[in-house]
Parts: sequence; structure tokens; C-alpha cells
Amino acid sequence: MNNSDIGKIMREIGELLEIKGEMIFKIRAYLKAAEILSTYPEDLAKLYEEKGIKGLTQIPGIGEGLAKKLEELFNNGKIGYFEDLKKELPEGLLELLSVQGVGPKKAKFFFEELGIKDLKGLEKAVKAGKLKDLKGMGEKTEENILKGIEYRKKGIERMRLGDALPVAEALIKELKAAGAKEALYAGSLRRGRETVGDIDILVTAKEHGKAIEAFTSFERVSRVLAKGGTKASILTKDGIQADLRVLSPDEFGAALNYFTGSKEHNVLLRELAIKKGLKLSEYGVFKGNKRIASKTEEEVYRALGLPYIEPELREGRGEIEAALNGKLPRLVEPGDIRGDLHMHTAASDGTGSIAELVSAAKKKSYEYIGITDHSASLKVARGLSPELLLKRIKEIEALNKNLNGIRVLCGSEVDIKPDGTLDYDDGLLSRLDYAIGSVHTSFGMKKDEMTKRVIRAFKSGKIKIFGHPTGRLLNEREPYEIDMNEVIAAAAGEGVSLELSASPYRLDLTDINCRAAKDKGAKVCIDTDSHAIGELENMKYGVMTARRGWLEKENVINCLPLKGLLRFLAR
DNA sequence: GCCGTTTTCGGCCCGACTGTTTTCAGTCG
Repeated sequence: MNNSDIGKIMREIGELLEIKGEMIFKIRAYLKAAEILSTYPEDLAKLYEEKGIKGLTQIPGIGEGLAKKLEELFNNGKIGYFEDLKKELPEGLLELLSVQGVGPKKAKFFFEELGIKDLKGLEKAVKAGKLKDLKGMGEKTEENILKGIEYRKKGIERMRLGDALPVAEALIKELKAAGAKEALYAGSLRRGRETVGDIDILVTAKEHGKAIEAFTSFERVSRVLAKGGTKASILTKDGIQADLRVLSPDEFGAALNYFTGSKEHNVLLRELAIKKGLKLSEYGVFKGNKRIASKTEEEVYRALGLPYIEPELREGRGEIEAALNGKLPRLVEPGDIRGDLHMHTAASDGTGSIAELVSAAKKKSYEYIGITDHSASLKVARGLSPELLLKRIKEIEALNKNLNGIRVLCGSEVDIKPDGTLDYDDGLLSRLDYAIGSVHTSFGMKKDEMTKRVIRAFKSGKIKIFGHPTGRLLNEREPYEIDMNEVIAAAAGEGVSLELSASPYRLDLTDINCRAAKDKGAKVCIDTDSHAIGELENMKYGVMTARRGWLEKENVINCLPLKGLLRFLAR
């Protein structure tokens, strides 16, 4: 049972308690625990195994009560309290909460009045017009719930960061052209989350109405969802929802802070404000009725006695405590990246040539790049035969003699075969500058087998980077089963760095894995895995994810100058 | 159910909107 499964159970308990009408603070304790546990950097089952119930209660938000429930879960595979709740209330009611406009109160009401047990039942009742006659309900409620059901059925998933950011940037450019003074995107996009629900944009403008008018009449707008005096929502032709809020300059910082979130971070900030006898809202920090900070985010944090906290850290994962203790990390920045160590050419499944990659990398002021085409057995990607790879080594040796200011390293993305051996022999691998080991086959292996497979490859001493460690493709393919905590520990021990693939489809290591890697002393390598020249630009997404994982440049091998990098690769 | 440099009891985040109401509960972000 992994952490996110555990978090899910806690959330379901919390939601069932909500429907049941339990005490709100008890509910919050479960929901908060769900959030904390599902993103906890260490494996909870292992933590319990090693440190027992004490290990669990050390986690903030987990007291004796919840720790005992977790203990029961680890020992019996289930929690009696949860099982009892499910007997009391049908589990299907949880589905209803995901419908816009239906919360716990309505879910319970529908269950008691009409015997509705799940989404299907609700849909049937709405369509039969049974809701509007209930007390407190009306035509409008029924209409909204039907819309909510249809919206949910479309299964609109969160878009990838790499799809949202360019749209947000384009909207901001257009808003500025239309007269907006300041314009920034907020929300999970600003925090650099791997997927984003919608795009939030905040602007300051002399005439609010003008900004709203411009926003709702852009070429890319397919539908205007809402349009008022200070805010508007649109749907773009790509099906992306974007919300605009127009503000006056003196409240911009507080609003930016509020709309950047996360919700958890905001709640913690407000709790801190209360402790200090202050009040925080989207309009500013208040002492009594007097507003003492609101113009900039820095000002808001300062008023709360905190240094500025970078958006990527604002997830309620210990950043406020770190800020209070002066222990915030100095996050890695795009400018710290000195090279890209994972790229493909037309020799395997890429599209460009080495020369084109070199020239693109020079424009980015990189000190080095690594060419890493696929290995022989990966036929679908036209992997290089040993002979071709030898030829490639010589080609790059010759090339380096004529290059100034940049060094091309000859690597390979070598398949880790199902038994954990590598796809080229040791002799050939030794002639490379380095090898990335990646899993491209037999994704369906059992967790312990996959973990062993990868760790065996680490122990060969022939790979320096473990490529896209979980194999996931966002919105397309689940990660394969692998014990990342064991893998991270092994990587730290064997001197293998873990790749953070900057491809917007991958972004794994995840932010949470990055943090665990940092804690355990494993190095990370942020690569684009480019298959085309333009993909070198994806590096920024990798850096955002690394920042979410609290990484500093010292944790990232491609922030090293060439000499230091070569030392790492030679170990 | 959690938590404590004002508390081991008594607190626990803030504001807006909506639809249904004559003063507010429920939902959302």
C-alpha cells in the first residue's frame, strides 16, 4: 500500500463523515491528513515498520487517533472504522461530491429523501424532475446539477503544464497589448504543478471594463462563460478554461498570493496571521481594521514575519516552518543549468543532427551536451548497433576538436533489460562518456521484480543516470510499479543520478520523489530527452518540477561545471 | 481528530456567490 492509496482512504473517510454530518473539525483532521499523507516523502508503511506508531505521530497532523487507524491498516489491510462507515452510507455517495453544486449536505439529503446511492441514481432523478420538488430545491438547482453531471461525464482532465503555460503566456501578451499594466498568471500554473485545471490571470488596469472587454473578445475565445465588472471566464478554442480578475494596483500582491495558493498554504498563512493577532484575506493583511500590507507578495509575507516564499514551495509541505526557521532552500534556477545530457538524433528516433543540437545548445549558453541515442535492442526506436555506436564515439571525438566553448559528450540511452542487465557489453559501455539506463520494455512486471531489475542495473557500475524513472506519460500512461524509495536509496549508494525528465509528458522524477532524493542524498539530472531541436526549450518545465521538489543547484549534476560533471561521471 | 512561547481545554481560515429564502445555508476556491 503506497502513500497515495493511504491518503485516498483518509480522504474517503473524511468525505463520508462530511455526508454523515460529523463535527466539521474532525472532518478537517481527516482531509488534512489525507493531503499530508499522500504527499509524504517517505514510504509510510516502511516508516511504521521501522519506527512503529511513534514514527507516525511525528508527522504533523497525525495524532494518536489517526496513527492507530494507520496501524490497523498496515496490520489488517483495512480500517474497521472505515468499513463501518461504508455499511452506514453507500460508497457511491462519494461520486456525488465530484458533481459541481453538490456537496455533502445535498448528497445526504438526496440519499435520505430519494434513496439516491450513486451518480447514476442522481442522473435518473434529475432527468425525471424529482429534485425540484424537494424542500429548498428549485428549477435552477436541478438545472445546475444536470449541467454538473454532464460536465463531469465529459471527464475533463487536467491539462499538462506544457500545454497550459504557452496559452497563459499568449493571453498575457494580448492583455498587455490591450492596455493592462501588470498581468501575471497565478494558480497551480504559477506553482509549476505538472498538470493544471484552469488558467488564472490577474491584471491591473486603469479601466476594469476595458480589460474584461478585451479578454472576452480575443480571437482564441470560443465561449464566454461569465463576464462581470471585475472578472470574466472564457473557454478557448483548445478547450482550456481561463479566468481573469481585474484588480487595483494597491491590492495586487495580496490577490496574487491568494490566487496562487495552494489552498493548504493559504490556510497555514491565515493561521499564522491569527497567532500574530492579524487577519489575512485576498485583500491584504489587516491589524484590526487597518490594512498593513497588500501591494506586493513580499510585503504580505513580511507583514506575517516571513521571508518571501517561492510559488513552487507553496504546497503546505513544511515551507512555512522552514521560512520561520530561516531554512528555506535556495531553489535551482533556469540559469543554473549548464547542459542537457539526454537527447536523441535522427540516428535513432530523433529528428535533428548533432550539429543542429550543438548550435541550439550554444544559443542557450550551455557548456556541454550529451548525445544519447537508443541502444540496439530497442528496435522501434531504431536503436544503434554496437558498430554504429563505435562509429558515433569516433565522430564525436573528432567533432570536439573543432568546437569552442561547448563540449559534446558521447552517451547512450541503454535499455535495462527485464533481468536487469544492460543492452551493450561492458567493454563498449566503458568507451562512452556515460550511459543513461532506462526501462522501455516489460512495464507490467511486479513491483519487487521491477525494483530489483533497476537496482541490479545500478550495481553494474555502468550507468550514471536512471532515465525517466517511473515511465509514466501524463494523462496517457500510468507509471510502472516500482519502489521509488528503495530506488532512491540505491541511487544514493551507487552514485547513480536520477533523471528528472523535463518533457511535459513525463516530469518524472515527480516533485515528491525529488524531495525524497534530496533527503537521501541522491543526485538528480534534469534532462529534456529531446527528440527535436525545439524540445530543448522544455528544460524550464523540468526546473519548475525540481523547484517543487525543493532542489538546489547542488543537488543537480547538470548544474556542475564541465570539470565537476566529468568527475561525477568518472566515479 | 489535532494541537499548544498566552491553552492539556477549547480553540480550529476567509470571503464570495448562488438559490432559496425573508435572513441564510450550502458550496466553492
